[in-house]
Amino acid sequence: MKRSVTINDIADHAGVSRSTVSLVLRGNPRISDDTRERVRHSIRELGYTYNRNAANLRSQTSQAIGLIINDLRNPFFTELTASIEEAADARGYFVYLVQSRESPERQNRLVQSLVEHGVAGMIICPATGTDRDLFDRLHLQKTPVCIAVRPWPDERFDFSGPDNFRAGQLAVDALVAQGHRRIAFLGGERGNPSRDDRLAGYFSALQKNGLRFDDALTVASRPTRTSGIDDLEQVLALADPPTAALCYNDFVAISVMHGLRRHGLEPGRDMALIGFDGMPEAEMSHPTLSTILLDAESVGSNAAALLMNRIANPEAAPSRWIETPKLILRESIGTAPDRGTAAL
Amino acid sequence: MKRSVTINDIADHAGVSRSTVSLVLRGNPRISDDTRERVRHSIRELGYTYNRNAANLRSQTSQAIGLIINDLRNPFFTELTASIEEAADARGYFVYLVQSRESPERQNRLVQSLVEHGVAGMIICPATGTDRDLFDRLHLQKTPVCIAVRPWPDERFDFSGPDNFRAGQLAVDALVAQGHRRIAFLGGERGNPSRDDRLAGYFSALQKNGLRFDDALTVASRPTRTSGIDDLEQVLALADPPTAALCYNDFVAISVMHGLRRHGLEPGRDMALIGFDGMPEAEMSHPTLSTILLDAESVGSNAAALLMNRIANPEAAPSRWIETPKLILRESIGTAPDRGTAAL
DNA sequence: GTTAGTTGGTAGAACGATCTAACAGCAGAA
DNA sequence: TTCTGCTGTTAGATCGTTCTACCAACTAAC
Repeated sequence: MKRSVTINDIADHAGVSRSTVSLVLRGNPRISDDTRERVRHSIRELGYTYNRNAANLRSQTSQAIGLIINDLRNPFFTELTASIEEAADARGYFVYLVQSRESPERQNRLVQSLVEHGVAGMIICPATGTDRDLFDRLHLQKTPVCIAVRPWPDERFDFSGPDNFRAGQLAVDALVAQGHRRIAFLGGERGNPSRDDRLAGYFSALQKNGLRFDDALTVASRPTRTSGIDDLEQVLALADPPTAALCYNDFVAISVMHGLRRHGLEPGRDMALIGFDGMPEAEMSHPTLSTILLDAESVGSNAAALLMNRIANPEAAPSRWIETPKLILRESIGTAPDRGTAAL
Repeated sequence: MKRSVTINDIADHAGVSRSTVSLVLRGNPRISDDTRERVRHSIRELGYTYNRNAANLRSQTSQAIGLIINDLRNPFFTELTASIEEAADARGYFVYLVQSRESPERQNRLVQSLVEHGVAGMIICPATGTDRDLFDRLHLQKTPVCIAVRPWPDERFDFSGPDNFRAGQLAVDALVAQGHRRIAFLGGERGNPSRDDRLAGYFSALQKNGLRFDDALTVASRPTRTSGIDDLEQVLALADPPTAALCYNDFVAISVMHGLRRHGLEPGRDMALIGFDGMPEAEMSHPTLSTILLDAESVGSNAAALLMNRIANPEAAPSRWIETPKLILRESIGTAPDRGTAAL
């Protein structure tokens, strides 16, 4: 931070006014080639570095946006973050990356701090349990905000996220098409709106296919790298265990695969599995994992685009980008289950 | 950015001077409880938000650090970034996250821009092909810098990273202990200093174990999610293919597993595999992947700690944190190869 | 009754840029 | 000759804070 040479020093050295130097720095065409060169020369001579914060203070602008995610280690958020960084960079913005770690209190603190730092806007993936007040405040102070990934019932903001309801339906339909009739939904944290929507899609598709909903077949848990194993135990212990499962995300699914092997069961053959997210590792598992692709890259770049529009045009009506999920069939979908076939 | 109510408005409203408000905001004890309360009340009343940039301009401070990595999608960098964010947050700092995408030119631009934004310091994972000039400039302008992950021959800066040489040795020793005598080194980009060090460790351990080095057994390639397959093809085509392989990282290793299956070979049984990084997915692959754990979390938190020390104490002698790699044996290490056993 | 020290607060410059309004100097038109 | 308009440049205020130096009022000591 030791800053010594300023625009004033350049002005003195080049024998022009402070204003002129400023105009040169910003490439204003009104400055003659002659002066421009003299100023440029002084800049190199003195080793000047531009102080963007001072400029931003005066001009009330900012090249920074905030990104609040829950957990960078979740590959969906990794992909999201990477694509937002790329989109922001392409438009000359920097990204402040912060993790709320599913704590609404931390999230409040972070949002406040980002506002104090004068970000041009922010992209927020609301933590489970976020209070509405936060968004009331943001709306009040007219901070440009794009809500991402997690559906949030607030029509005042832009939104970019996957269609989780449709995703849930797609997954069930795929398993029903394989002849499955007892289908579990494993993993995900209760109260997580993404899970709720996938679950709602699951219910809806069960109904549409004339299947009975069995409460014992949906198991929730805190998402960790191994939680799927515990979730699986619960449904395997049932008198009439499921022949297939939707897993809250690909992590859970891969963890469930390991759980199955512990019981001497082969994923895909003894239980059909399908995950959500479409993370790259799904293609590398054994058996390869069927999944519902929720294109994080597209969600991210669209969130960035929405935010940029909002910054440029604060009064425009809020808009929504809903990413259509895509079914990716791989080995874990298996073939028709024995019982399923017998029952037909 | 629409900022209206400032410290002046608070001062007027509370009937005190601007200076007093500033002192209250910073919790200075010289202000009487009475005035403090009056000021606090006005702050709430008017809905004031602190402008940290203005404060930073005056006080020549900053709560932001820059983090330059190559590619966030690489799980090692994901983990590194997450842990740096956490360490920075714990100390009241924000992180500007940027990706150089292995382009030295982009990296130069980004560093320059971060300096202009007045970051307190930065953590840099040098892109392959970085020019020394960049660091000369940084050193000249006394920007606090910690180099991370990629070894970089510059004693003027702090460094935090794994011991890649030792890691290479460890991997070879583990395979030799299983009786392997033809060991390949697959993947990684030529010119990447991390790879070079692992390779040097590989050479050194081969020699130590009395094994002949065969140039045909080291294959380099641009790291993608599937490059391991191509690398594998090259060594399988040899008259005398290897019975085991070090893979540049866990990605490459998992990709090699898939390549083996395409040839009807079983990873672990027909070819022993060991990766580098210790990414969580390694535990979830089938067979589970042996790997050399290079603790990204530790590398990250130590990089953050070194940078913070540097910021607090710019004149201290540079220091280095070298993370000791750890061998993690899993199924992919297999058992002694047939030929290996026969040869004994 | 002067002096010295403490307590609580303030005025005005400063940080390093941009913005507004104006100003020479000159060309061309009336 | 005077006026108008353009070109290139500038002085001074300003953005929202902090910093330095100083001050008034009061207490305690000599």
